[in-house]
Amino acid sequence: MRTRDEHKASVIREKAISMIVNEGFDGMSMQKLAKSAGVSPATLYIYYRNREDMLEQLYEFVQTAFANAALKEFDPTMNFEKGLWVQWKNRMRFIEECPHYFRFFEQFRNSPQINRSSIGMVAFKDNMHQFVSNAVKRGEIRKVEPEIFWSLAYGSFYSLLKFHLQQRTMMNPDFKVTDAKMKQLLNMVVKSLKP
Amino acid sequence: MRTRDEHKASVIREKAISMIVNEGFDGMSMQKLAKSAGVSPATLYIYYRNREDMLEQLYEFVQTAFANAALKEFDPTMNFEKGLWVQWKNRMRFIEECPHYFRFFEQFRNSPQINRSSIGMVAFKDNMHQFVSNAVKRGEIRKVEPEIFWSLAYGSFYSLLKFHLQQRTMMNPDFKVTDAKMKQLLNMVVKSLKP
DNA sequence: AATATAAATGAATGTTCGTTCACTTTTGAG
DNA sequence: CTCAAAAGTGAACGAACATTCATTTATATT
Repeated sequence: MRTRDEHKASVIREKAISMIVNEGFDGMSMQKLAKSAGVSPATLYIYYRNREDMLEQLYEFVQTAFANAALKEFDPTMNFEKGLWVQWKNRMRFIEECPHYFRFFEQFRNSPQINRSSIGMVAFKDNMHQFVSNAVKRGEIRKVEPEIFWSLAYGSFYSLLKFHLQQRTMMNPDFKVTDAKMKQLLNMVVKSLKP
Repeated sequence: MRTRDEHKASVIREKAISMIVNEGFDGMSMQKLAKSAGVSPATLYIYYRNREDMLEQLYEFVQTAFANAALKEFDPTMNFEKGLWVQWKNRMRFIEECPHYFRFFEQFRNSPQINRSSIGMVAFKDNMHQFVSNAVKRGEIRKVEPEIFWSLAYGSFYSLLKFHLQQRTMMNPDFKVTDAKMKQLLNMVVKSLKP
């Protein structure tokens, strides 16, 4: 029997993501996608059950890629400041390298599409839970409710990420959030979480 | 001559927003909208030049409503902690009362549609600039770059807002972010900004 | 009451949508 | 080399799409 062309699969995936990032969910149609990927519309239905299944799989793919990137060289036993820095750096590098993935991710997360998709991330959340409770035990940060912690440690950082991306696409293509600026924010976040 | 039915106009607006919030941009079609608002498709083109113009006007409407709500009883000469609290409280109340507006706002902001729309908010930004520089002058907070300030003072709060909304729609319809929780976050943000 | 004018309409336009199907091509396993 | 089976196709389906237009309806002004 014939084997699936993995190169073709990734071309379809990338074209779909670009199309959604540039034209929105309503701008990505199966026929346009087929044309832009250089395949027959019917071929798309070999890779995906239907349009909705395709969107779900794309999200799952990007989410996994992002989570894996974020946890590179991360270890939940690291001290708090170091561990958060590693993750932030990883995330920033990821959107530096794949801005369209990040935009797709954000677009999807804020759309009703997200309600029709299952959300994984279990392993990731386990990892983070350990990381935080270790830091609390060691007295590096004080114990706060999860939503407060996430808002400070990730909400503020994501805000900086988005500012980064917006600057880069809207006005200043060379714009870059420097390590110094990230460190400054990190210090302030750590200060706010001090026991 | 005949006068425009303002009630009809608002029905159309609300139905359009609900439809987008529940089914996404690709789920809102002019014909479905007309049917759900109880008007002819052609009527929509009296109120809006075309679909894109409609989306832009909806966004402008919601953005203005949100900004006005946020600034109620706010004054840029307030001390920092008080001023930030007033705004946060206002914003939280707004999404309590109009969660669909907030969801529409977020969905729009994260979509490519935003690039085709003009972004106003000039008066608002002026107001905020004064507020922050007053607080710095008075020594209530230290001077930091704008993106750092926004990330901390708004990024973290928005994160809490979104958590709020997500909880409420996904699992626990009675979920409410209490004043105590907001105050806790506020204190931590203020602490991080202390000179 | 008459009239001018904008609001409002329903049916129709041509286009594009997601998806299917009968068919051809390719290729790994025997 | 053979051939079963999956990959891949192009044309076609009805449905839904955004938008238009010739009319009808309502009303503020006179």
